[in-house]
Amino acid sequence: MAVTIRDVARASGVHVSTVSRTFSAPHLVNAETRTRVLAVADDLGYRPNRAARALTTGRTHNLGLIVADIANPFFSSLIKAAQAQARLRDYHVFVADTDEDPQVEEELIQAFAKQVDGVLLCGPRLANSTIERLGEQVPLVVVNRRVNDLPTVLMDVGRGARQAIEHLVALGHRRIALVTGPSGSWTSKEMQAAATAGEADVVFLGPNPPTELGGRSAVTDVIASGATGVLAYNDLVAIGLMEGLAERDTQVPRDISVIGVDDILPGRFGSPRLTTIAMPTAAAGRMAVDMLLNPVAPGVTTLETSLVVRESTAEARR
Amino acid sequence: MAVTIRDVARASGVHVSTVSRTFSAPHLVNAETRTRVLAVADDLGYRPNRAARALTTGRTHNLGLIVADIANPFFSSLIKAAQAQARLRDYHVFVADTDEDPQVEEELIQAFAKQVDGVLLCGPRLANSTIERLGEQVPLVVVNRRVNDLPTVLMDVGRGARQAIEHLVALGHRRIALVTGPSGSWTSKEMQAAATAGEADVVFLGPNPPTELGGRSAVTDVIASGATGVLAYNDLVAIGLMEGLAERDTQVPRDISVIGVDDILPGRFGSPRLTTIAMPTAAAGRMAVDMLLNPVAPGVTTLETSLVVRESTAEARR
DNA sequence: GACACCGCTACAACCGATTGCACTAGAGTG
DNA sequence: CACTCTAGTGCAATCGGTTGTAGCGGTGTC
Repeated sequence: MAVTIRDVARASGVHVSTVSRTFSAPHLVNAETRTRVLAVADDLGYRPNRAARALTTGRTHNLGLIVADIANPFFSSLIKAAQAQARLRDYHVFVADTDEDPQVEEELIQAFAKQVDGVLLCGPRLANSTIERLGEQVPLVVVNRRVNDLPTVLMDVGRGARQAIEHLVALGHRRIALVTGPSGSWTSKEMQAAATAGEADVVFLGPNPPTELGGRSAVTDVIASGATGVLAYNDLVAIGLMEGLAERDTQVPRDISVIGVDDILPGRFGSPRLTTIAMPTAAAGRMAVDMLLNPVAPGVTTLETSLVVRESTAEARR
Repeated sequence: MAVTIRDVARASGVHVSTVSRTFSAPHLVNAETRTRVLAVADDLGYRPNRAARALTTGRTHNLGLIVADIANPFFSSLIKAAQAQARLRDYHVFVADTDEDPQVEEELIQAFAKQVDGVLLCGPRLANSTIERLGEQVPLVVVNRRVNDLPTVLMDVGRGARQAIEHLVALGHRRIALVTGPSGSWTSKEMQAAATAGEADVVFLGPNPPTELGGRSAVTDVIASGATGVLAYNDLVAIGLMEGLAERDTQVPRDISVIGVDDILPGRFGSPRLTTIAMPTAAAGRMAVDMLLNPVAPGVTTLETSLVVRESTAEARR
């Protein structure tokens, strides 16, 4: 039914190998023959079967990208940048969503393995050892996670967290709560490490799902903790937290200051506008694609984050 | 480097066809042989190459899903539902983002064509004729667009728009603005048709990009139009609009009532909470996958929408 | 005892492409 | 004129699987 290379060969009176070369190595075929073959191919509506090509060449010209939650704007920004970058190199990106389930994550990597030339793992929830094992089946680049012997792109959230806490301390907050993320998250661990390293009195509340619901469910603990400043795992959690606080008649930033991570709603309304740690997601997406396509020695690239002060933080009340 | 079916055959002392059947038709091979082969396969870490398998069977067990903007929560909800449904049927979904570019959209369908068993087109921006042509290369299911001879899932946004306008009229609004979407959008046309059909005095403002920025840029026209009630192409546009209005000291809903479409921020904060037309995105995603996997006669399935009244609409001031 | 039948396995062709190699004819060289 | 060279093309093996068919030994039937 579909038109194959043989149909084109027959219709243009040449051997299949000549047709093949017309597409993959044009300089090897006579100009006249080439134009004829191209005309026939166009006429028949022929398109090389990429899967079949991949079988012999070993290259699919596809990339896989796996994220925990496609609905999180943090990821969608990264995805868009990665797709754009891949397009420049004539690659296509297939995205898949694990729904925060490590089991699904592993399955997806396996499924991708032979159909793509490499996989971008964004904030994977799998154990390091599992990731390393999978790395032998398909080239992997990891974003926001430290995995031995794999090329890695990190966003320096530790530095951001330090800045955020210093910002709170400078505003006079004496007791600070860190609303942590999922237990498998490198970002969350990094934030905790940064918080521990500082001088401030920081209490950890978690783990929590990295969603608005996660934020809402942490409200009681936050209030009970007596903290006047809160650093949330990400903006979604921060938003859920603020909603929950509002329902308890606790005003932000008057009663409690809140800081998020990711900067997913830069221009967005909502009051108060959220103070947050901006993550270089687009740069990370581009960088990760580049590392996948120009294989380099496994190494770590760290991108800077920055604290964006808006309206959800204010001086502590005495 | 990778372990193939031949390695397994050699190591377990049987022919490759037996190994093949062990995986694809287990009942045809002796129980004893089967367990031995499986043991060896497991030992060697063998996984069938899905691309190679697809070459003979013609089935890849993959689905493609193409959206205009992966960052739009409207789509991400649909994507998640589709992925979940596909997983139940042992299928994987590859997602791609066209960035609202019809050219890219066509390219992606071509790229998917031989690597998936079918493609879900969500709110495509391509011309109908182009879509029909592509439909001959790969099974297609279209969401939120009428295309001849293709299975289709529609969300009845026309009915929703009528309800929205009736709601505004009932609140005493005499002049209503419809902030339209991209010119290629079926949804936008449907809304315009619904608005025209009613009795109300509706002015069309557009086309606009289906984003917050699109909403912001429509603010001047909305104010100039003298409308006191606005129906926006989607929630993002509505949000942009409300931000822009706030900056012009126009209060919602006191001065102007605003209604969005999609219900992308059901639990979200932001004041006032947005009145909107809820779209059954998850149901649409599941339905579309089912139609792709159990090929049916091309037909149209229409899902109901519903108006969710919140705080962004109020009685018109006299 | 010839035959059909059974469960199981091996053989080989095939899916749609790529690619190293051999071959051809014509041009260039001495 | 015999030679090497080269550009262009065909041949056939190959990638990693699937699948129709044939062959195997053994049992049951008439």
